[in-house]
Amino acid sequence: MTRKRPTINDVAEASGVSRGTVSRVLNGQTNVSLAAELAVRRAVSETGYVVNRAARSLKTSRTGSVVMVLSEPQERLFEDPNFSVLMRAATNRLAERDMSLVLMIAGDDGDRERVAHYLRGGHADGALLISTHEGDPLLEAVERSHVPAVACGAVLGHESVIPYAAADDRGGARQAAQYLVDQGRRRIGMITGPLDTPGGALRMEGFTSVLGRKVTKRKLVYGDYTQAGGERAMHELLRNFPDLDAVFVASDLMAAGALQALRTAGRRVPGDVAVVGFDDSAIATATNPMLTTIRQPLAEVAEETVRLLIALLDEQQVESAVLPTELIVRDSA
Amino acid sequence: MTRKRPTINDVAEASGVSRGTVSRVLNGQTNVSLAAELAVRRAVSETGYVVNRAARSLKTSRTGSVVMVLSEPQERLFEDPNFSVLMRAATNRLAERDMSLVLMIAGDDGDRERVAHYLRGGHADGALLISTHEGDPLLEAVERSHVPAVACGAVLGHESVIPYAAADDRGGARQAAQYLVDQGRRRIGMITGPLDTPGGALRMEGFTSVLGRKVTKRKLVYGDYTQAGGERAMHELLRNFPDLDAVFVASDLMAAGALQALRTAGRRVPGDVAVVGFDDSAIATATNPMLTTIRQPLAEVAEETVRLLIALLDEQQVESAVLPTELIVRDSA
DNA sequence: TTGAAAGCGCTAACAA
DNA sequence: TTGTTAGCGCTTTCAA
Repeated sequence: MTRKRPTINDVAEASGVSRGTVSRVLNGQTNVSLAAELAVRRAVSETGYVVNRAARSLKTSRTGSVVMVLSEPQERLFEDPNFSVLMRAATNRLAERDMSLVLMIAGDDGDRERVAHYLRGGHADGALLISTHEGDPLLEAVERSHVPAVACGAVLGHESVIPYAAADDRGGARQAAQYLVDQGRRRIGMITGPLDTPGGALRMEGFTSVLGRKVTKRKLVYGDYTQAGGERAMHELLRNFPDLDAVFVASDLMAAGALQALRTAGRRVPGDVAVVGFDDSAIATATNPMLTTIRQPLAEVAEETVRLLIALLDEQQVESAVLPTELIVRDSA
Repeated sequence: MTRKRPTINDVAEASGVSRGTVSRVLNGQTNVSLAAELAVRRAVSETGYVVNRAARSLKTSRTGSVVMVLSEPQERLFEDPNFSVLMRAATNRLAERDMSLVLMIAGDDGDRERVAHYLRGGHADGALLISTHEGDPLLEAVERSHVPAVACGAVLGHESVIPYAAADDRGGARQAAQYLVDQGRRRIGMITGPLDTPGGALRMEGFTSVLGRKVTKRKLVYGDYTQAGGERAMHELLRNFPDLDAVFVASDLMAAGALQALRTAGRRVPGDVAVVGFDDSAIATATNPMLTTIRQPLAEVAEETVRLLIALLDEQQVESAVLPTELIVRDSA
């Protein structure tokens, strides 16, 4: 009882015009008489016709899809809800163009080989890179494939070759640092992210640019975007500087760990030590005290990233975009 | 300098056999001489040939892709990291079959129409439904499309028509309730999820099945899987039963809210009130005290879901799977 | 403005 | 075991 799917021929027959004309209507060409257009549209809805993408793709050598490549499973995006915001924005934007989003994970070498193969095979019209690191072998594969690519978040060292949209990591970190200073805090430390990520490098830059020479190296402790890492880093910071009165942590998840370390160490927050996080993720309101943090406009970043990619596909000029962050004051600082 | 992608013809030429033979090798058919196979493989890697999926798809009328449909943005999966676990498992499994995962969101009517259109157009070989609700109009579209579908998490009311893999919500809730009873708690309430979700309905069932008639209706308060909702629900529960000594909350995020309400109300946790959550998400360790909770084997559920779908595509018999949960004891109970 | 027709790259049926 | 060939459904050029 599974009737065959109607093809463009069925529509042509039902509307009394040729396949060519049907195709023109379907693709929004203008050189079609109103009568023909109407007839075709009616036939389309009568027959329930839906274009066969494979056939179209074979002919046009465009696939109508974009691949989203997720690098680095340990990266922050995988640990919090930001990620789904991002995907939602991407699918929405693409859907407007009747394009679809294919998802690939590039966690290990095998994964990356698959992605490279996929791109080389021309299975996608464009690539959306998520949390791709400096030196990631994936980048080479992307470039060799000649598939237009944009990144969500800067790709360190490739900023000029891969357009990107990102939150203003540096500016956000500056906001955080300045806020702590304005609150009268004087002995401020920082728990950074991995320095080969933009969130790691740029947030550290922003922080040090505000505090200047007061930031000794030992006031910067490296975290890995995990909660346990944040906890360890906080303990280290307290060992280095027992009289610390504030800390800026490069992610909310790490900040949750830091909060635990501070509690263990008997410090009150924000009384003894003020804590500012980064992200404004769901975790920020689950901690006690709730985190004062820097909100990234993640949905906007994602939308902008997709906009860039679409512009690139349309062969327009594109320019990377950096979107402003916002200080969200809660209870921890 | 963008040389045209090599086709099967180029490979045939380079290896000195016919297109047909190349195709047979590529598709793993057995009736090919070893010599021919070797020649073809060499030619493939020499030319850098990658199959054109559109052409293959046009011929075979299979697309080599599966669509993952995400319903209900407010659903728990969107609020925590579970979701990425799920996607990772799905892409991995599919990659083994050289299939790809397309993502669609079905949040509003427009979205659903797009999904329906996509399915009707035969753009995917199968569908993976995530957090689809009872009565979701999407279900009808899926059925009408005749595209094989499986669900991650039971689809209430459609359990017999849409195969699924899920965590044992009922059993997990039982574990939680039994644990609280074993700890000597006697006045136990529950904050449920929305009752049209399996996590809402089944966790409530499991809970009440342990506590029996001691559960009056007013000891069950409905939450909406948000933190704010959990907080509100906890306040209500405390109003109804000021001497409550334990609460089971259907998600960690809501439990975080409940913890806040308890703090506001001056109750100590677990001293005055024990709290058990559900999920074992990242939030569970960010709260203070850290949550005792029920862990869902999310990765396994996802893998199993994909396994079901693949079996379905291979026209095998499939049976829904329910995977065991685990009690994770931390500090809140 | 429209129709006719070629051909995108592949698989599979058939013939050898 | 292999080669030949038809044709999947579409877009687009060319001619009318």
